[in-house]
Amino acid sequence: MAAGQGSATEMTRALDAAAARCLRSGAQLTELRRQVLALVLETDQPLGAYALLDKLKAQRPGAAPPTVYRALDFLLEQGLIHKVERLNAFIGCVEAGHDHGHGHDHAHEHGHQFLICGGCGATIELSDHAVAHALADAARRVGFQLRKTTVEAEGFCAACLASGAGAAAGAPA
Amino acid sequence: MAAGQGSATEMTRALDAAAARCLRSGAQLTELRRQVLALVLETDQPLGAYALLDKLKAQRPGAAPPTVYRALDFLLEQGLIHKVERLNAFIGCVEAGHDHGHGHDHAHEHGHQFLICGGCGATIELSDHAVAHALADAARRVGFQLRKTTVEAEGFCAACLASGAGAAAGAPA
DNA sequence: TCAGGTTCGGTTACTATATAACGCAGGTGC
DNA sequence: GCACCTGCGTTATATAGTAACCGAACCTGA
Ligand SMILES: [Zn+2]
Ligand SMILES: [Zn+2]
Ligand SMILES: [Zn+2]
Ligand SMILES: [Zn+2]
Repeated sequence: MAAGQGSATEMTRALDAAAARCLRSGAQLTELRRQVLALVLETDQPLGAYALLDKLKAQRPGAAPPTVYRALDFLLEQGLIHKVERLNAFIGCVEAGHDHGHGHDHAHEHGHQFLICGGCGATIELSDHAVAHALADAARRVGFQLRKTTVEAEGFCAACLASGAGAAAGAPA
Repeated sequence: MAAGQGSATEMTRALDAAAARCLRSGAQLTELRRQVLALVLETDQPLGAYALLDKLKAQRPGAAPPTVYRALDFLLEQGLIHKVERLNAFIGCVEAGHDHGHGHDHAHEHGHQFLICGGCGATIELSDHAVAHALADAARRVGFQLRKTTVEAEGFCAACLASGAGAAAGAPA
């Protein structure tokens, strides 16, 4: 389970980029929101709201469920994090640290997909156009207008397969 | 919101087919499980476990959360219902009533997708190969071995679009 | 006929996830 | 000052899901 942001420097840079991105959309990455974002970004495993709350309490003893849920709602709106529905957990967007100028984020453009490893818990975010287009086509075929898609898959990551964690569950005989 | 099973006759036939299917896999569709399945099948809207519990109490006053969750777990294992993760709710499998002999069900073959209408709440189940294959390809490309996929989308169904419910939300200006 | 197993479900208590509602502090505009 | 807004602390509650224990019903092999 590799960390989402390796060094403290990288993390600071990612947070600053996120702050800039918020400003451009007329929002404010306050200290609380920044703290929660940092907690989400420092791992590549999705974290539940209450796990985040526990961590947050170290820095902010009075924190309560609404504290963290409000911050999460904000970060979701800004596209800085995503919710993994299968896990009721939250994970940083792969592009959260890339302050790539223009106002559109990949989620609005073509959706995203998550691959959740049952071995190590790591979750990989993809932005696969073929998946997004196939889903859009399937929906159009039945006259359905898409607004938001949730594509999540459970399985085993390459690292776990290589180390045999997946072999036990993946290759029965 | 059209009913999942129109008439009582259809419903009975679907339940009997489900019972036969369970028998073939060495399981038993007991009275409780049959009641819960009937409740899930009689609508095309996903129902939460506690909504089901309320309905179930009419027939089974002593019902408690474990009552319904155990039945739901069984029905999920048998592939007779699905869970919609975005809603924490359950819906009948489109094929629940089709006792089509062989032991494989479509979910095991190529996955399934759900289109959830924000206007009327109806949820459409698709079994689109292109979507499933695109996702499998994307996963393989990063060395990820898929085991179970969750593909859900929110938007507006054809009926709601036609009646204008979607126009308000779908076409801003 | 009785001891052992298994499946099923009733019952109680509990954990986990998420939100509602109230209120205050600080800033901004006038 | 006053009205208004955003952000967040605080309390209480709603919704979703499980653990653990128990007994009834039903086999199955002494
Ligand atoms: Zn993303
Ligand atoms: Zn892994
Ligand atoms: Zn199905
Ligand atoms: Zn609709």
